[in-house]
Amino acid sequence: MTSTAHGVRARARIEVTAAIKEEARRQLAAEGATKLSLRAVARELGMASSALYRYFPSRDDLLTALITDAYDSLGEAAEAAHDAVADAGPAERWVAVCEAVRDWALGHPHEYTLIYGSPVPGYNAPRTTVPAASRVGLLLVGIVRDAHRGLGLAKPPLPAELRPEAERMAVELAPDLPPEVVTALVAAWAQLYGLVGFELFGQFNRIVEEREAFFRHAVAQLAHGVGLVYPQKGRAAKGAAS
Amino acid sequence: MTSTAHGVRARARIEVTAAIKEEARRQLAAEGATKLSLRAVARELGMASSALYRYFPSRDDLLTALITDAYDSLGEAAEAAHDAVADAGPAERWVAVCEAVRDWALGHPHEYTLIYGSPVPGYNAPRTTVPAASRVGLLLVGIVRDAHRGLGLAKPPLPAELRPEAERMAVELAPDLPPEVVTALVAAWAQLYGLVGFELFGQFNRIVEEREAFFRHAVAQLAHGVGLVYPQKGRAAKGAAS
DNA sequence: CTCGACACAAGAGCAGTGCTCACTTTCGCG
DNA sequence: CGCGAAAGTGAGCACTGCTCTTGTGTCGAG
Repeated sequence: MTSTAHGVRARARIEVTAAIKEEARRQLAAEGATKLSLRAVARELGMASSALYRYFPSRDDLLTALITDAYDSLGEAAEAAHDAVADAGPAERWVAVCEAVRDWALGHPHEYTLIYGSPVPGYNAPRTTVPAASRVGLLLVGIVRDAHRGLGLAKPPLPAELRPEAERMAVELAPDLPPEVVTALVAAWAQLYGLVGFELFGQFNRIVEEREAFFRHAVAQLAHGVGLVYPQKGRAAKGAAS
Repeated sequence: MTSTAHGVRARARIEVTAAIKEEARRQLAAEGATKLSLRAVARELGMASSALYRYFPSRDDLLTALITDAYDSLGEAAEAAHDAVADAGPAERWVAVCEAVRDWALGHPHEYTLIYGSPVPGYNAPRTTVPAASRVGLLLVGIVRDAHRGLGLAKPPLPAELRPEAERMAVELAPDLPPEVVTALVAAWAQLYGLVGFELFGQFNRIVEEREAFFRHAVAQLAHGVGLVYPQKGRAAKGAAS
């Protein structure tokens, strides 16, 4: 269909599309999602605003593209951080991934806001974004799985009323892990983004000062809650990421 | 100065101000913050859009007023839920407050988004909102304090590197509580909003089905992490708050 | 090599926004 | 009772997303 076989026309198209996304990302990073203006992008690119609609049917479609890219960028950063400590213990890897998420969020506040802040009202993320969005989650599941196969996991408590749901989630997310662990993992996943969001959105402002150390401790506790046993050696001080 | 003593003029002013906020809140609830339009509010109130600026110098100021109100509404809901179980154990009260936060968020999604979602970009919440914003936090601190004075608390772990910061936070937030507990409390506070936000913003969509039970369990674990010992009786099923 | 088709681009225009400003009306208070 | 300030008005500016009509540049088949 519109493969490279069609030649020059198609090449130009994907190049312009990329240029639009690039400029849009620039504006997003500079001013935030609400200030992102098609007309401004077109202006900066030296083209008529109407021409932009040949590439993105609407502003929301452009935003969707940026969202997918942001998820991928975050996922990549997390995976890179994980690979850098791939042979460390599960708890270390867990903390490394969490810190990567935090670092990425602090480095790309508006992109983070776009994907984990309030969804732009009146806008519903299409299913397209799901795979890109799952990368960090999969990473965490992988770490826990390794621990499960290796040193083993502590089983978090699970009330009886929640067991059916826990088993359902386990089947869907990680059939090889105990339902208790999967449940705790999902909760920890959400809680991680609570920690990051509160710091990013200023809720910690006159409250938490030593942000990095606080975060590191909190996510270590999260790991503990999932069943990963956190080694109590005083290792946290050295080798800061960022 | 502009007290009620000044009579009719001032009375009319606060009435119109209230009407504007009311209509604005209506639009906020219906369409979200970005769709809230001064002109639409004025239109609905049958006045010229420019007249609105006699009451709110800018759109942001109107939003700020709504934000403060939202914080107060949330705080009130949480306090009411707490008072309803005031003589229960600390863990029950903790869970009740958390559920109240969740219920309020699900019932007022756009208002919740306004205060705990991404702050409207380019907009910085003025210090005015701080007291209203603290109400839920104070409630949680109070519960933990009661437990501390009563049955006692388990001391959460605290790495040595974080102790100075923990002591600083304790001095500022709750000097009568152990620093370990205060630290865990701040983390739990952020994590609570991670749980609520993920559910509200659809991140749990094809993942968690039994939202209420899952949430209840998660926040109970949070309480545990703070040092509140969660009674293992099977009490969770009956007497739902909502 | 020519010519038609079609992707691409441009510009005007519509309806909407926040906000300002000069102006008129109204009404409470000295 | 009359003055002055507060309240309200409407036009207007610069901006937005988006549509529609009107060109153009270019590719590929005849």
